[in-house]
Amino acid sequence: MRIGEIAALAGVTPRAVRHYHHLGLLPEPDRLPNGYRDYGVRHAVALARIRRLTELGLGLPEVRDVLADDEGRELAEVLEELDQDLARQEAAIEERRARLKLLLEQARAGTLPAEGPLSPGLAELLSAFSPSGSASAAKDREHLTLIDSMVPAEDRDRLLDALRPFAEDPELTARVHALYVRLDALVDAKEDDPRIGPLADELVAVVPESLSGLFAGADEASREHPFGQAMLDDFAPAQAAVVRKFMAALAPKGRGTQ
Amino acid sequence: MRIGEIAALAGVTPRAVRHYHHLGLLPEPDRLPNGYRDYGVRHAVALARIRRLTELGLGLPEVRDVLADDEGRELAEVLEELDQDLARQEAAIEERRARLKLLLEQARAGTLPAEGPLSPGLAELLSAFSPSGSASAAKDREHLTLIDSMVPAEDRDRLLDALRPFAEDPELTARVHALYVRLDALVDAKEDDPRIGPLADELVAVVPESLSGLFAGADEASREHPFGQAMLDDFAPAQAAVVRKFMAALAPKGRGTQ
DNA sequence: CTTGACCTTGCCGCAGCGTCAGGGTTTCTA
DNA sequence: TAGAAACCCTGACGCTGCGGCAAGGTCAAG
Repeated sequence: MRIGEIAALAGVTPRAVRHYHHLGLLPEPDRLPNGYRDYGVRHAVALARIRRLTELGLGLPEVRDVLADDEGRELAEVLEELDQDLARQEAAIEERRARLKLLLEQARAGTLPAEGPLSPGLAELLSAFSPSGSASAAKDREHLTLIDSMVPAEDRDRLLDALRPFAEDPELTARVHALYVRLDALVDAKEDDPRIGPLADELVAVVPESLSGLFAGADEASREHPFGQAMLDDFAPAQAAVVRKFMAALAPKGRGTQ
Repeated sequence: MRIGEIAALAGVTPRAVRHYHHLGLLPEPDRLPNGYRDYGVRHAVALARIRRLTELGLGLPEVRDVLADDEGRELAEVLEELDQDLARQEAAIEERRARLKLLLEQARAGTLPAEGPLSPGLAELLSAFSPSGSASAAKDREHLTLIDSMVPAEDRDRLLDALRPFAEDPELTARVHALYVRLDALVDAKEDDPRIGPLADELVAVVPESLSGLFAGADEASREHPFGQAMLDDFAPAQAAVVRKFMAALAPKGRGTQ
């Protein structure tokens, strides 16, 4: 038989057969006078065996082990291992599909946030909050999406619980919005602008105890953390001053600004 | 932030971040005077978004599409497609695992054939037949394993049904074994050996109608087919002569040997 | 004699980075 | 204050399981 014939017989491509030769999985047959490979039954048997193994999902190196390591024990071992591996993959796919399902529901409901796939809790919260028109509010949205995908799930849930009133209580929402507008106004202000102090105070006042607790824990880490710096750099100087005061007030032992 | 910091923040490696730059998924930030990349919040936001998408299983080119193609519609579309794809993968894994389960049971029962994973039916049949000590019988085993993994499932089942009596009926088994021994004896015989004719006749006699029917269909194809030649080449000349006579007798319109 | 269907070797491409190699910078520690 | 550890930079190869192409040689049929 020539390579195309044996390949068709085994249901693979000639290219695959040559590949198996290259890897040493399948012995090279003798050549015909014209240089063509000339396969016999034993090659067909070997090739069929390789194909059966690869169809199970074994990698070619593992196939080689099974073929080499003289039969019996090794195979069962490899199969067991493979099954574990497939089980893991299946679980991973299941998980992704579960999350996809949620997202597809959001998409059909039209509540899929433009920021991409977020946790369902945050997606809901943001969709309630949404287009406030304030640049500062937009930044906070971004910060929330970051936190959403970065902190461990339980911290995130506590944060979301703490924020929910801001979306559900119209009066509170209005107050926060007004504060955002005042923060926006500081975009071109200097760092000694007299509006900074009062605004920070009012921000602190509007934040509930629960949030204060949350920040307290994360804070000393986050102020040192480079991300804290980057976040401040993201604001105009006067705005950053407000945020610094705000965070300092929420931290339990308010050490200085830097 | 430097690259290691933003990478840790997003839960990826610096290498992955550079890779995203390379692919144009993530804009290159400004550089510090020392040449280090200097990331801000917007990069962190973008990176987190990329990571959320890749975690769902999207490929990087698709991530790029979603990021580029201005939001909303495209994402849902890609997610739908991805879900289909994952469903397919899951089904494939399920199937493999089902087959693995059978094999692992065989392995635990000690009936796992040395030839590797075969169809359960053939595995059972071979385990009943097994070590006959005849070289010709061993070849037939090989041919069976080949057929097992090559023909469509229904043909295979018919063949197995037809062969089952040979394993289950001890008297029949003994007769076949005797014939194999006589075939073995021809290994060094010439092509005009007088034992050839009678042996072929007795082989034909022992084969039940059902098998004859099977061969009839597959035969004219298989004699022309290169595999038929290879199979004959696998036998010694006198043995091949027996097989040729045998097959010719089973074929409906027994056209000559070649 | 040509066409078309085979065969030969050899090398690039794919996804998503990991992992050197071969540098420079910054920072902590002794 | 020096040395080591821990970062950063660019560039290039490696992995899986082949597919696809290049640049030929071979063989049967029209």
